[in-house]
Amino acid sequence: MAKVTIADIAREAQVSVTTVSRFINGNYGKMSQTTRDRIQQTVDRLEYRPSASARRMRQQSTHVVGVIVADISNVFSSLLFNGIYAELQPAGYDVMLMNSNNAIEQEHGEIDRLLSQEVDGLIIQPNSRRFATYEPIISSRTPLVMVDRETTDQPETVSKVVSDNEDSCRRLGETLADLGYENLVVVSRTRSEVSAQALRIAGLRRAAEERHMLMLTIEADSHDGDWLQREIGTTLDHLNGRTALISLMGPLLFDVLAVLRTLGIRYPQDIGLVSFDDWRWSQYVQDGIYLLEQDPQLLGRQAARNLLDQIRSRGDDKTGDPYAASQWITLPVTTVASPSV
Amino acid sequence: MAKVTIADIAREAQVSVTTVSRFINGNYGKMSQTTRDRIQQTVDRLEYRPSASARRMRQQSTHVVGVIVADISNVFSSLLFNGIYAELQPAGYDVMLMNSNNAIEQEHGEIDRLLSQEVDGLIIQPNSRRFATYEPIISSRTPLVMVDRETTDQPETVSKVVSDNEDSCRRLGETLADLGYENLVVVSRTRSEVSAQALRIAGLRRAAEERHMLMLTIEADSHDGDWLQREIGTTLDHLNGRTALISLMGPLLFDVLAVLRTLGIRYPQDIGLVSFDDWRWSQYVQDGIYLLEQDPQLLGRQAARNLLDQIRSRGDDKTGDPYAASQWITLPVTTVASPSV
DNA sequence: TTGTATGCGTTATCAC
DNA sequence: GTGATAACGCATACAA
Repeated sequence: MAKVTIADIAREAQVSVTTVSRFINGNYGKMSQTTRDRIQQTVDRLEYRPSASARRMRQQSTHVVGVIVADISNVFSSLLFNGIYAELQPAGYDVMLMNSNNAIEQEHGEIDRLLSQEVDGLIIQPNSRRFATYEPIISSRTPLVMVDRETTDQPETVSKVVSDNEDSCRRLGETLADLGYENLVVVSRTRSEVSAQALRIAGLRRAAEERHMLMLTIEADSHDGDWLQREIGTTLDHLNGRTALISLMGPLLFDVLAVLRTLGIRYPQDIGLVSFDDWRWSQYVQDGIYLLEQDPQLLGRQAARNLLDQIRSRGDDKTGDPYAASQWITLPVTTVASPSV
Repeated sequence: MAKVTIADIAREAQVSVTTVSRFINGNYGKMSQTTRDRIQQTVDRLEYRPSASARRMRQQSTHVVGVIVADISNVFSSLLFNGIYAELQPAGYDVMLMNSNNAIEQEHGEIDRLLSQEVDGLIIQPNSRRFATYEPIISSRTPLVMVDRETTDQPETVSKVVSDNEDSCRRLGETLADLGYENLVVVSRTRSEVSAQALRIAGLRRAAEERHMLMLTIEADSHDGDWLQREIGTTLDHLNGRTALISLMGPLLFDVLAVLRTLGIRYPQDIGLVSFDDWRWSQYVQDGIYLLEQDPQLLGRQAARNLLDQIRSRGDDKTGDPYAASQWITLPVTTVASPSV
């Protein structure tokens, strides 16, 4: 049994394809109730379903949006997607989700595939530091929102939705100084050449300079737990005065806790402990961990809303400037104070 | 500047569209190196990208797979997707991801949309108890894999990939009996009419009967924390003998821990505590929580592999039986023993 | 209120 | 080796 087409419906319902097409698209304006009912019955009987591919050929819009996240197994990415989906689905857009796995090559291929799909818009958590990497998107005139991470030299005509990484970390540094901390040991893990963590380090560094704290960074990257343990152990051994240990991303906190447990280091007695983004669980670790929390769902929602604005503002004929509605949006980072500092 | 088509390339490169099409599809068999180079240059210069929609019209395959998960903000779903994507992407398939939000109505609409997209296959974490709900998929002859949850009366010709919920819970019950527990208090939370949790309860109930333990269930569903606290408090107050509290899903453990903290109930001193699926974090809660762990990524991988088998086995002409390669697969559940019991 | 005819960008079947 | 042309399923300008 071959695919049921609009022509089959027309024949069975004794009307023209035009009328069926109007019916499918809800243009009941000029259509007798009789015809309408008859078509409805035929559609149900034959289980007709319009071919999305065929409509796309005739229309300028696919009603599909592409999303590329850096690591879908990271809760951050999945909550980000959740927010995006919550906005796009009710608006009638389907989503193709891709996982760049923090790899710039992979991301490049995925952008290509999504552009080939002629998506109506693109939301990307980028892996490349240089905006030039994303130029093909611009020259295809596809609406675009960059989310979570910041590329250098991104034109103002391209949207960006990020957390207030630098400033929140500067304030964190000041708070720690106020509490009497003299050293900051910052643990980061980036698998991509661009990351929000760089801005967090910058913010902390500013605070450290202003308040005369010593600041050291440990880049865990792809090193294993033993490496991290040696690194943290040695660092703490050589520091005088009160030290705060800061984990710059959620999943890294797992590893840091493992190290502290093995080394028998207590918090807040021996050191102060701070982390980014724990996704709710760390409150049950001892008396809770001092946190800086982003709102990934809100990031996603804002990104999606802006994308929809772009898609709509260019007009149905697609002649308008696709980037007219672009915006740069910065969302706050929330502090959850706990006795771990 | 309008969209660049195959015709533009043909004109600029002084060849026919046929030749360009051959080039695009890598049929260099009969093509002079000169032509090949010239086309390549033109493609690069005009930034030509083939239209996926147009190809689909001519081919029987879209190379797009649809995935519907129950709740993408739950780590289970995102790891499931991760596994699925890890198999499909290298195989050249794009993925449309939808979130049914545990709502059967929503799911129904999403299936419809995906079938309209003429996806090559569908992976669903189902919300409906009755398989009949998914009949439209079968009559459209779309390859299908049901994952994580089991519907009643699902025909053997339709694939299913699930965890060994019932048996792992029976064994858990026996272990608890061996350890001297006399009562089981089981806390569940289902937002959908079908859930893996029902099978877990069944497994525990069998063990309770065999080993003469008392078993009570608390269905938290959409109740709030206060309700749960009253319910757990009252239940524990009325029980004599050693009691094990079992949380049947990962996120629920958050709420259970909150209750125990408020009520000042200690584990394993006052009660034994067991949970499903914590996603690594609960080891840092006191000395760790006794766990039953699924492997959502593996579930996803297996589901995707089977889907690919189905897609491939039906042959390119799509005349074969789409469900010839269907399978029922059950994956083991791992026990992580910790001193919380 | 309904119908006819054309084209969207691509691939496949022929021909040359 | 290469090219002309007919589909694929749908939406719409134009007719009636």
